[in-house]
Amino acid sequence: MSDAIANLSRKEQVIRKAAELFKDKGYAAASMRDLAQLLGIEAASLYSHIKSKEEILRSLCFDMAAEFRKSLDDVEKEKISASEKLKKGIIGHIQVMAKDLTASAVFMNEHRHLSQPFLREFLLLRINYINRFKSILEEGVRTGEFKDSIDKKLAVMTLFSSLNWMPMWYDPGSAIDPSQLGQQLADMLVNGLKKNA
Amino acid sequence: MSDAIANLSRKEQVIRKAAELFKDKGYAAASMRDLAQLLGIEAASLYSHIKSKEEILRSLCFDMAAEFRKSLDDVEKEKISASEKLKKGIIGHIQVMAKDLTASAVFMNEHRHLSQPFLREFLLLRINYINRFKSILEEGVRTGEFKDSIDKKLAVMTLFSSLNWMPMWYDPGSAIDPSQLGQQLADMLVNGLKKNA
DNA sequence: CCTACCGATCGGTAGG
DNA sequence: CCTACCGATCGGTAGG
Repeated sequence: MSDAIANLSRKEQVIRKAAELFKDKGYAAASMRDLAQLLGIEAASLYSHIKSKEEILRSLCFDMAAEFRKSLDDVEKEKISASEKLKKGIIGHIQVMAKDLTASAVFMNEHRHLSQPFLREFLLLRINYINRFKSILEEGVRTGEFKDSIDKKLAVMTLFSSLNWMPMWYDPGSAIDPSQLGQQLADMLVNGLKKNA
Repeated sequence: MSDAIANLSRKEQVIRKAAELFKDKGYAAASMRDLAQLLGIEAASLYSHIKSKEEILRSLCFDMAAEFRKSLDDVEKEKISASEKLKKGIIGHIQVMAKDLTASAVFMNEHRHLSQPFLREFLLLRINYINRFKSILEEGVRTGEFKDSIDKKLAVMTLFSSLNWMPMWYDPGSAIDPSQLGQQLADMLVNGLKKNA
């Protein structure tokens, strides 16, 4: 069983290195020979740890999806206003991404290279997650917290765009930490840039 | 010279079809044989119109970059407030994208496959463009139009994320036209989602 | 984890 | 715009 544990952790190493490679070069342009070289082994040896290149992509994409889902589950359970839910949802999303910026970037940019039926399943998970945020927005409009003039689809896609690009530019070594980043981003989207009168 | 004109227009056809293909499959996963098939010719025949696969990517990326730049040039010339400049800059950006959503998607997602020195040049153009928006934000903070509590880097990256993801979800056949979309997006970022007291 | 290797596919060229 | 083809590289397997 110590073998099984060692195998698991080696598999983890392979997946993590693959995430970096996929992020940097894109899934299609990243070769298994590139990956093997990063790990200091031969390409053929990779296949004692993983079944295929796509299996790696699948585990990266679906593991992240599960994390996002879990985070939003917790927020929805709380008895708070829609704008508080939205803020906490945003902060939770940012924190999940911050835990693994590399996997987050792969999740966002490379999922389209999943084959069927995995791609379909992934897209269903994503649309479901987006719709849960949309429901929060709609709740906020109903309760009078948010403007009713806003286009809900536009608002939710803008929110998602902002969230999903974060792994592309956020520097984990920077002064602002993920929780502050989430707070500020939520504040910016809810309250806007303009100084209130 | 009618030959030259015919060649130019055929070259345009190749580039436009390539843009669709690069958008759908990603640059690395799109093969010249795929492209040839879409055009109803043999792969080898492509090379009488273009020099290389990357030449297509280069023209797509740099042509879009030039359009964005031009649009912002016009806005900066106007004698208007920072918040008006920001709004017009956003609307202009959206309109440039809307003129060619396919090329916009390639510009945004596939530029990283440019080889050096083109990649470097492209990234310099992009950072320059972003910094021009950042200057508008800073001007707005100076004049008291925008909050000074906002993190400028975060604000400008959020702005860009929102803008750049638009080609991924915007349906040109939808009820909302690009100019309205630009207006609403600008309003949402400047004024926020919250109903003002 | 390695050596040896496979069939498929890649971008691109030669020559017409 | 075509036929014919090139060398390189791809993901992956067999067998140890």
